[in-house]
Amino acid sequence: MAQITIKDVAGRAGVSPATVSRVLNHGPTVAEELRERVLAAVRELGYRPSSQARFLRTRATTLLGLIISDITNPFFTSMVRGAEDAASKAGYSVMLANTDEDLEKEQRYIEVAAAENMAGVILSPASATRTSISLLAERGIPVVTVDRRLQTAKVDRVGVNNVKAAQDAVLRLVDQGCRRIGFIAGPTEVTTAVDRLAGYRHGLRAAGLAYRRELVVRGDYRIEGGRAAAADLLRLKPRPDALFVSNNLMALGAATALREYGLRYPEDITLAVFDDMRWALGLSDAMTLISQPTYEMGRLAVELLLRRVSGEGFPPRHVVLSAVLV
Amino acid sequence: MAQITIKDVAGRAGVSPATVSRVLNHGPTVAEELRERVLAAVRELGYRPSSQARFLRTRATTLLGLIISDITNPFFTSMVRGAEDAASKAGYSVMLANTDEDLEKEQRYIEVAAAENMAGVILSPASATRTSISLLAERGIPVVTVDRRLQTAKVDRVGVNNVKAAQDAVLRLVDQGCRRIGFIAGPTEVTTAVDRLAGYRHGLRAAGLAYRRELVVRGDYRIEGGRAAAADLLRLKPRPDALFVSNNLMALGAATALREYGLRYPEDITLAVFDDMRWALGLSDAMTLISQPTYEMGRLAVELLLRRVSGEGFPPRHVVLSAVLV
DNA sequence: TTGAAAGCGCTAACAC
DNA sequence: GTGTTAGCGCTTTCAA
Repeated sequence: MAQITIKDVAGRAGVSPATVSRVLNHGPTVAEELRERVLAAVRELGYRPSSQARFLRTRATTLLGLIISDITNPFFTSMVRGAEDAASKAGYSVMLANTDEDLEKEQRYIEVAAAENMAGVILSPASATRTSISLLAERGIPVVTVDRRLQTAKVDRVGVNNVKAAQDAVLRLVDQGCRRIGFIAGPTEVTTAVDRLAGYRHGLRAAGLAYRRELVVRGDYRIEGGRAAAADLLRLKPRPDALFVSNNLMALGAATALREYGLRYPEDITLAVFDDMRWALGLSDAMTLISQPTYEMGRLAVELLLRRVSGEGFPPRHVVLSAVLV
Repeated sequence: MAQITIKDVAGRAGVSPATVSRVLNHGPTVAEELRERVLAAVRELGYRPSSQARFLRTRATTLLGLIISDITNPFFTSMVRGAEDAASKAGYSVMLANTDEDLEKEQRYIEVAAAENMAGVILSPASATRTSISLLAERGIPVVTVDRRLQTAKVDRVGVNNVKAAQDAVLRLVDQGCRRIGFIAGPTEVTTAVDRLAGYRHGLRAAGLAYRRELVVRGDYRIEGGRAAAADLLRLKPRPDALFVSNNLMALGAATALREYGLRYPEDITLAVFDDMRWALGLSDAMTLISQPTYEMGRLAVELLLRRVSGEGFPPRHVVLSAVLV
């Protein structure tokens, strides 16, 4: 119950606290015999160093913060795995926080990361412009954004080329004969949403199709929003012959809306969707999926972050992976 | 970049560090004028107390650990929200960790929680018998398990009555005319899986039906496992007339298997499923859903935990909520 | 190679 | 009401 300290271990092993510390941290400048006595004492007492006390001296933690906007989203889940694997390989642990796309929550967790002096933070920002990462910068805590960009701060970022991926998907739909392609967009605050909409427009232009305002409805990257947006599109007088949904959760909602309107895909309408959600949407080779390398993104974000953590200085780097059409 | 300390603030405000501390912590024994000078200095310098240094003195953190087995699972997501809301109301923050049903990861995160001296931990254990929570107990860090029980340790728990819920679902299926009810069970290590299987058997007995070994297939609470298990059941000579899937992710897999076998529900086969996954499975009033009060569970788990954190002593408590059939 | 001692940033006792 | 001081557990000079 009472904290077992390095002193207790030292006492038991008959050495000084300094020697215990040496055994536990940097290697072999301790006589083999003492070394073993110390390790035995550690084991017997069940001693675990206090990371707080250690931090106070060394200013080093082995905790990374991963602050993401929606842990429900399988997209992020897979990213978390990539991040965890890379982190634990390097001796770091990852603490997750869920902001629910809520700026206030995001700030709260950034404050926690700052107060805990985390070694670094990976952030998928809820807004491209309003952000609290200066709290981290002040403390010299490096930040890497993942998936989304930040417009107001120069930080490293790992993501995919959303414009190109969206454009390619549109062209594929056009190839399949679609001419009225409805687009379910995401929140204006989020860079991926902006980029994907831009890609949609580029795709139309490249295919010689006109951009029609009424074919674009804005959702919120959540299930319910996708359902509402899809319903809006399906009510249009000449119904769209394709639906391009710009994120996976909204696609689930859109699928529900389709069922409600008695429409099947791909028979009645063609679908294109960001992220690979085959398991939930029910396969269909006839569906265009934009698959993002989520695990890779998590892994690379941690690797980049750890280079900053170890003090490397280089200009803000943008790692852009490519999403592939499936 | 360099850490701003309480000394800097004190210097700027022309007071002692102790006074700064008093202003920032317990109330009003500081003259109004000094108080304002201090707060101004804090603002101007952007001072944030180091939680490590503070802990070293007070032995108190405001961080709760929430170690769950699969953040993919919407079941846990909603629980997380309940936990976060309750925690932040009490001035605590929640750090999430994802174990992927992996005991080694679970232990690693328990070690992190111990090293960070978290105020308390909520755990959804990957195994009922093999657990590392003694690491927390040694440090006096209270633990509440959620959803699942721990067999080897006496700790508080918040969950639902899985036996009863499963039994009720079986009876409902029988009411609907089903006689050959296939059951997709969960991992033997997890108490909810054991309980739900027991409920299935009780239900059969209560309905006067025989328990048939071949109608029970074990899955792993993951999507792929559910798909494989469902496929096994659907291959049986007289096909089951109902499928009872004991968790939500396996239900997604089972739905895929049904599609692969060209079966529709509820026309061709009746479904009963733990957890409310309407959004993914496509509604159907004809489907029996066992809805668990997940948000409540998270909330209550935190409230129970915080009572322990504040030192209350009472015998291990089991809060059992009821799951309802939808 | 090992130990003694100082000090990281903070708060709580104790003086004043 | 405010300042001085000691010390939380640890690592890291500095001496021996």
